[in-house]
Amino acid sequence: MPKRGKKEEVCVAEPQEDGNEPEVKKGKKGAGKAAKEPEPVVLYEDAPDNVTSADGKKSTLKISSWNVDGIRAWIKKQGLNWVREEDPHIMCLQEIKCAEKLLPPDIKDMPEYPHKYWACPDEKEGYSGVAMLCKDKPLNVTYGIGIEEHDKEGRVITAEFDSFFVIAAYVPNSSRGLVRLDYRQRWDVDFRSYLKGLDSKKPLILCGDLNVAHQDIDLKNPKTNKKTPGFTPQERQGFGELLAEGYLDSFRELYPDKPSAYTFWTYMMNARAKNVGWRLDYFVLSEALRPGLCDSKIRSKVTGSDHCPITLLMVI
Amino acid sequence: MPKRGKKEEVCVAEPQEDGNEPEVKKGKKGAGKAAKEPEPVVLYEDAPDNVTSADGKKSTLKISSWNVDGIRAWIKKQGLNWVREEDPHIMCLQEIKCAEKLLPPDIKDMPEYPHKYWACPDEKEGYSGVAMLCKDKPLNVTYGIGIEEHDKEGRVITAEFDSFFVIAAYVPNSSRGLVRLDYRQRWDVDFRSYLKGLDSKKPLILCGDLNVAHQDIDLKNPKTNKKTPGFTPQERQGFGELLAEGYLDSFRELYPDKPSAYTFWTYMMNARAKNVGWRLDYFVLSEALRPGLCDSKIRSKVTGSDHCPITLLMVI
DNA sequence: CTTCCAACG
DNA sequence: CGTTTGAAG
Repeated sequence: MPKRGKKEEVCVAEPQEDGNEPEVKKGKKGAGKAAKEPEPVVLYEDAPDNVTSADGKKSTLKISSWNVDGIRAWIKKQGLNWVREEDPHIMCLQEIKCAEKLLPPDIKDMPEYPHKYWACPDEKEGYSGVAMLCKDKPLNVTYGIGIEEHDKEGRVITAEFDSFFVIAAYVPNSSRGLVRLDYRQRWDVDFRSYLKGLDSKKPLILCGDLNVAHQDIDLKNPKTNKKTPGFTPQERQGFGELLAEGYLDSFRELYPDKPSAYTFWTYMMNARAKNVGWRLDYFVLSEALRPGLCDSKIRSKVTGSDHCPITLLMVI
Repeated sequence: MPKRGKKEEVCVAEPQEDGNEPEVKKGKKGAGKAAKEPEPVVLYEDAPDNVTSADGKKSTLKISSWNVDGIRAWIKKQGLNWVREEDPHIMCLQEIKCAEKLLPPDIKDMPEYPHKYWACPDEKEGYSGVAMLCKDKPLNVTYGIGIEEHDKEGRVITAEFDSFFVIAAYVPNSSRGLVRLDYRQRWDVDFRSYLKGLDSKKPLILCGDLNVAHQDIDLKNPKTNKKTPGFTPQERQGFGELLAEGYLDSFRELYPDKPSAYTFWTYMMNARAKNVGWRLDYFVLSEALRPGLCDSKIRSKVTGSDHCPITLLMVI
């Protein structure tokens, strides 16, 4: 029996100061909670971008990724200004929550990115959805992973370039009470198999919200979140199995012991101010691309969503 | 056959510049509409309150009524400040759209009105709901009209005082496509019968959003709204039958020919700025109270809702 | 157009 | 907490 709980609700996370989502709204904030507020806040402070690879070549490719949590609200919060400043060659967006026909002209017209691709759910309006903005035209662009069950929720765009693939992905959340963990595990298997197919042709760069914190170091409160969507053993193992097939987590590759490096903070409980966060957004590279890796950055101070953007610098 | 329409949809109003609600959102605003915008805007300009009755007695009772269209949003828009300035003895609120337990403390605590009464729907959260705030304690307060079918939507509060009743009412809207006109007609019959019962004991003051514009003069565009909820022949006749039972429309009693006097303007199409409105809010009095009537005011410049408040001054 | 809801995260 | 619908007005 667990030592902390009295009510034994399997697979439902407790609504504590874990940085996870509570399953129900509580009436009074902070009522009945131990008053141990004044922990020192450790923010992830960022060093300058490294723009050369290990063998001294200058970066030639910049990719950014951001879970925008509603592209229309995000545009109102000046998200596009950040994109223009960051100026990546390829910009991947997740959770746009917007049918293509309802996209604001601000982004439809954006001349800096003449090649734009949108994947939205067939049904559920205002749910999920990913986008890829490219300065250069890909050789080919595909949507989904070729499996009926997974391809109706607007989660994957694959762009093929001369020497590599870029996959923008928004991996399904296991949901409150882990009601969708089962589905998520099917997804993980099928998505790995999809990536293996691509990787057999050319090396790939997978970027996006993979909805998993891999190790204890990848979230603030590993101990209390083992049953929370995004940190279950099943999801963590799924990510481990992906890496084992010949990929690397570019951020952790470069910063193996860096703590407090997160890309997501729940809007609740003032989590971001306290850096009670999770690292859910990744650039995962085929091992063949390791020599070209310059830097993998978390732009943790950039606001506009409950996720922050991340940026990859490569020689390619 | 009608001369204006091509598509013949019975009981669905056209989404024109009528001040009514269109049944669907249009994509482009103003697209495909005749460009005759620059009509002179006639705003209802208000004279000072008359504080004496016809026989020269000074007003002793002030009642206000306001459809607040969501009491929480209305409080944020400083609706309570207006209440404090107007300072009526009795304040009636309609469409509070809030369960009693979710009411902001601002209004729960309000010391100017020690006696507060709330009627909210049994089911549908955030729908309908009325309130009455009183400086003086009523002899008795009841909720609903004693008929099962009507009393689950939080539409009526009746307060009994020494020499009169005050009824705060929010009459059911007939809804888009008039799908609830049938129900509305049952309501009208039952509500009249309820009022007759009260009136047989003491004279009454009925106040609130009665969801009907009685005559052509009571809305900007009578000709195009004959099938719009609030101006159907059925609803107009229902109001006529009420008055015929021995009551008077206090505003029209005092200002029989005053045009452009409205209490509601749809948020759409900039209707309020153009005074494209409807008079839907009333003080209806038992004829016995006619000698005490001092004034019946429309506070048309007061914002905070798509309705404005109205105020009655009486000698009683 | 604006309020409130539920669903989702 | 915050974004999206959808219903309602």
